[in-house]
Amino acid sequence: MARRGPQGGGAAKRERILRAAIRIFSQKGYFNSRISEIAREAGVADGTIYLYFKNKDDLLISLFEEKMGEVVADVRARVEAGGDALSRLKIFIENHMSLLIREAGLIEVIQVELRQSNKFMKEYIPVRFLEYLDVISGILEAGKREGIFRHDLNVTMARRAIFGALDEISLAYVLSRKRKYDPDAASAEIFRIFAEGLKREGGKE
Amino acid sequence: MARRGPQGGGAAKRERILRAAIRIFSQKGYFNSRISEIAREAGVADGTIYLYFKNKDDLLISLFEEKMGEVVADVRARVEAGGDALSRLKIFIENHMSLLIREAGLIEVIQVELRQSNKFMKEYIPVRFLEYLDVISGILEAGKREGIFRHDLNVTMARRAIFGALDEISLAYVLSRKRKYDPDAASAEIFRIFAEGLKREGGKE
Amino acid sequence: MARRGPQGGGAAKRERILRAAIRIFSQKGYFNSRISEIAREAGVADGTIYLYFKNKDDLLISLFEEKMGEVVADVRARVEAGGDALSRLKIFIENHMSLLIREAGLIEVIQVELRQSNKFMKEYIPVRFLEYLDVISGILEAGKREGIFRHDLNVTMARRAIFGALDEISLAYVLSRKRKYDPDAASAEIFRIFAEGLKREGGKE
Amino acid sequence: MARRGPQGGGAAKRERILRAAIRIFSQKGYFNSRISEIAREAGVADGTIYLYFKNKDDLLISLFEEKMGEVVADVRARVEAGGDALSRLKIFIENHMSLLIREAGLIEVIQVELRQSNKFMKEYIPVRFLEYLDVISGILEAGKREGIFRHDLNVTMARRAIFGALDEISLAYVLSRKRKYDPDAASAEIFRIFAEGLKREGGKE
DNA sequence: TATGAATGAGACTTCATTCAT
DNA sequence: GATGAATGAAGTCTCATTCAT
Repeated sequence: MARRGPQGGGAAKRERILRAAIRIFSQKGYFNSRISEIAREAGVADGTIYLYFKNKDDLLISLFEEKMGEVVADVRARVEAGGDALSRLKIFIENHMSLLIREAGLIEVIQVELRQSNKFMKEYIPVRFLEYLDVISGILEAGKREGIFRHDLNVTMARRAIFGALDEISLAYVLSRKRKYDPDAASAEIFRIFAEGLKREGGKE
Repeated sequence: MARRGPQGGGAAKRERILRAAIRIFSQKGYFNSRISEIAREAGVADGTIYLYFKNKDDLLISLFEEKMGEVVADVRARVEAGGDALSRLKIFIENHMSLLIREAGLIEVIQVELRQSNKFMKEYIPVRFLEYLDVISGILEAGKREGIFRHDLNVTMARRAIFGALDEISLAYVLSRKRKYDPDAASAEIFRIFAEGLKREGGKE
Repeated sequence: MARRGPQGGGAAKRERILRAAIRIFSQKGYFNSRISEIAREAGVADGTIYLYFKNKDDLLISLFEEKMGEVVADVRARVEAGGDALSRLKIFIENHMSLLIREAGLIEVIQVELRQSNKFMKEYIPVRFLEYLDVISGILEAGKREGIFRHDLNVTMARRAIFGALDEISLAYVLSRKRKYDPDAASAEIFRIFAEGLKREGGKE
Repeated sequence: MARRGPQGGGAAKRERILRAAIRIFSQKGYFNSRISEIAREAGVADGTIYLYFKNKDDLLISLFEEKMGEVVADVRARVEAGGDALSRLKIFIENHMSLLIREAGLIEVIQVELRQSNKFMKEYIPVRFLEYLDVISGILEAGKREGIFRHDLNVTMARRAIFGALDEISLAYVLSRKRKYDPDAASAEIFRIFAEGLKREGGKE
């Protein structure tokens, strides 16, 4: 990943800026966030941000790409450690919900801002996000081969449905200031719905 | 619904402005849309918008409330015409996907901007949107009573899952410029997944 | 000349802004002038300038084109009222020097900023300025036809030489805060040099 | 000439910076040139420039003074090698035009930026430039004493006229990207105009 | 001496909103 | 009611200059 800006000690500063951006963007949204706020949060001068990022858009996109890249690498490793497709699906779902706690700010930014970006940054293709969806596809395809999931399952639709369900519940969780939902209960319910919903009638199980 | 602004002939102008706002917001997003563009699109002067709406935020919220109100009233009527919970769920899902064609702009605005608003307009509670979700809850509760859906189904989670799945697929549809997805196929797949996923084991069916 | 911005009463405001820009640019130079200063000088808000001009560059270029256009039209009329080429040359020279008094600010801006623009605003061609030079060419060509000036006179060079001489003396005049040069004496000397320098040996006279 | 900054090995570095500044200033103009560009062009760090020059202004002024000083010394030597005033004038004119080829960048900077500086660097008096003009004055005074030029010639005006003519033609040459003018033809024409224009009627020659 | 990352003041420009007509 | 010219607060970004290394 080509990184702009000063090297060496600068990497830590760049990371501080990204973390600050996540914090501020997640609190106020991209358009309501000020570069000066991010700079203050990161403990640098306004101009310093422009040593590491081309402009405000680039800050958001770098954040997507780099942080989402880490999330994708992480979930891939976890999923691969799983057994059959069902257990992998469980791992994926549980991991997604646990991200809400581990990386709350990042998830909030992605949830809210990625939609904007999808539509309004013409040239931007959210590669990492598509990779995340691909992890679901992989599980579903495997499940079909394993005879666990229906053979006529439309993987494209199903992976969107699964992601959408997770995403919406995450959003509700994030918006409920008091965090009244229990992420574990949510995982369990979602897993159960999709396990049943995708399963081959009278399948192996 | 308390309507600000002039009555009578004004109502048509107000409607023109709302329609223009949907068009512009759906194309460029709320923050990238200019009041002057909406005015031009509506064929009124910039200042005229302020006779009907308090400010730019109010325009967006009015749009949510009023148009979403119509959508909710419409889907309620359709669902009530259905039979058991399963057929009602089918109607709801098909109606949602067909909205993509009937009210593309409105759906795009709601999908993209409602998330922003949820988080960043502190005092705004998206009443109509919650009513829309309640239509799903109603179906699910009825399904439980009818013995079609599991008794231990977590309705709160399930309704979010269903809405999330529909919403994500809608988004993918809307983003794919060529509209390559077939909304009917999407409805069918989503219905099938949830019908199975919610069903009572060895249930009535 | 296509004029941006509000019409009607706006024309006067546009003119006020142009006059203010001449005043400020001539005092401090284009790059050292602030839009806010010009706005204050013109008695308008900063943003108002952008109703009439696309940006700061456009303000400078509009100033060149429109004011220089007036100057060119004026000198053409005066020159045409003259008799033979020599008397026309005299009129041109005297008019140029008298502009220093009538339109001091404008001349200063043109003298100092036109050079910058020539070199650094890639796409800008100073049409009016070239027309001004063409007035000299016209006189020189006529003088050759009339047998007053040498037949082998290089008009392109000569018109540059005449303009350059006038321009340099104008600059010296403008820079000498006390205006110690006498514009009339300057006109006379310049005229004499060029009248002799261009004349046909043993010519009509 | 008091030279700030390190001596010895530093002198070469200082010279590199000045040459780089000429290149960049002549291409983009003073205000559009960045210290960082000059540093890159000179192969030094941004901060290094401040070891040799007080600030950006000082870099421009040093450039004027030092390089123009060399030009003045050079033209003085050449002119002194000439014979009577007319031949000296010819030498001066030819030398000026040939500078366009030998020192293109420097001449461009002086032509474009000196005007700015004249007006906007309050405290700066362009000593070397005045010395350059004095070379012309010297020739003209001598010519008057020698009986070649008119006794009533206004030397102050004439030297400005000569310089202005040369300067304007130089500018046209520099701006015509294709260098379509022939500097030798230009010298010849300018010399002829002024030789005739300054000459004593029925003078010696 | 030399470096170049960091600073932060300040410029241009945008645009929601107002209000005289 | 309707208009749209005018306002001016505020944001992004630039870049000359500094200073710790």
